[in-house]
Formats: sequence, C-alpha cells, structure tokens
Amino acid sequence: MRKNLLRVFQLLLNEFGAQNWWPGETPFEVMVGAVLTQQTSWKNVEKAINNLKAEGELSPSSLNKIPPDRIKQLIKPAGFYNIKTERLKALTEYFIKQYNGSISRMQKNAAPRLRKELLSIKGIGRETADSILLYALDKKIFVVDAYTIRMIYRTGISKSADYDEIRKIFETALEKYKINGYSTVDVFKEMHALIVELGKRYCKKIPICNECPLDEMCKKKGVQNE
DNA sequence: ACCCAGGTGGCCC
DNA sequence: GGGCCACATGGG
Repeated sequence: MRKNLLRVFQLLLNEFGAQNWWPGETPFEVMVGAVLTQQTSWKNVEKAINNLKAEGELSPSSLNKIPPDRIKQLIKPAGFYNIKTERLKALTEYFIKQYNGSISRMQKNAAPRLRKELLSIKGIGRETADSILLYALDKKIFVVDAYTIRMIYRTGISKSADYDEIRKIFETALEKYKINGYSTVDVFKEMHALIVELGKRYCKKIPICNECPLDEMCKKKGVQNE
C-alpha cells in the first residue's frame, strides 16, 4: 500500500511536474477559495476571487462587514452564490471571533482541534476543512476529494474505504517521504494537486483510465470500471 | 441539449 | 451507515 502510493506520487510528479498548490496570495484567500471551489471549477472561482479583490473585500474584516447581497453579487461566477455567501460569512466570523483574523494565532492550535472547529461551521465539510488545514495553515492533513476516491477504488488500493480511512491511508503512506527538499507537508500538498490534475485529464466518469498513467496499475489489480 | 466542476447539508430509510 | 436531492454559473 505504502509502496504503491509512493510510486504513484513519483509517477505523477514525473508526468505532470510540480503543481505548486494552492494558488492564492494569502492564507485567507486560500480559505475563501476553499469554500468557493466546492463543486465548482477553479476557472469560475478565480473570477469570483478577482471580483472580491478588485473591490478590496478580500480580507477578514471587510468580508465580515459587507452586506450579504454585495458578496452574492461579487461571487456570482462561482455558482451557488446564496449558500456560499452564508458559508463565507460563517467562516469569516469564526476566524475573527476565535483568532482575531490572525493565521499565526490559529496555527498555534493542533490540527485535530482545528479540524473539529472547522467542521462545526455549517457549510465547511471534510474536504473544505482539510484544504484549509493543509494549504492555509500548513498542517499535516491530507486532502481527499472525489478524484482521490475514484483513484483509490480503481487502482484497487482499497475497495470500500470512506473519506477518513482514505485520508489515513495517504497520511500513513506519505508521512515519512522526503525527496528534493520536499517536506512532508509539501508532499501532501503536491500529491493532492497531482491527483486533481490526473482526474481532470483522465478520470472523467464515463471512460475508465484509458491512457491514464495509472492504467497499468488499474489493469494489474483487475479494475474494469467504477 | 446535455454533462461536469478541486462539496455540503438535509431528508429519508 | 448509505442514497438522493437542491444549490447555480460557465465551459466542453
């Protein structure tokens, strides 16, 4: 298991090159992006983020103050704008109330506690919470998404693991991995980004893994379809 | 005219 | 625990 995932990491890194995620100038921008990108292409998220930036609203204090209708207007291109506005408001309010809008204060707490806090916010689910922990706060938490689950099932690495089990599989397999100055956290960041890139290119729902770099692994494990 | 996107919560069984 | 649905815009 561990060996397989290390192999996948090297395969993907070699195939696609470093992705250097998460795009974003500040950790708070990463937090906002994590909500906006729920079930939404990054292209659309970029438009929304640029709108917020252009209006000078992409900071905890300003986002906390401006009227919901204004946020809706600005994030419209990212879709689900009513519900995402509520989620951004809730997240921002938490960040200000608990940590005075300070990333470094928030980082002082351990990952399990922060994860619990984030998950208690309505609209922040596991992937969004973990994205914030890994990419905004540099915590050693692996982010699992729909592509990751598909990949795990198709390669036969696991057939039935749920979100947290898959997260654990990756964390265990990758936590001691070090190469070329990649820290563990950097490997987690890069691996998730590479899996998304893989998914975007090859793991659409209909055809299975043809010409996918992992094809050989899929075949070897006898995986035919999703 | 479909299908899909870097999910989540609510409701049902 | 799992299965289905609404949420919405923009690109293939």
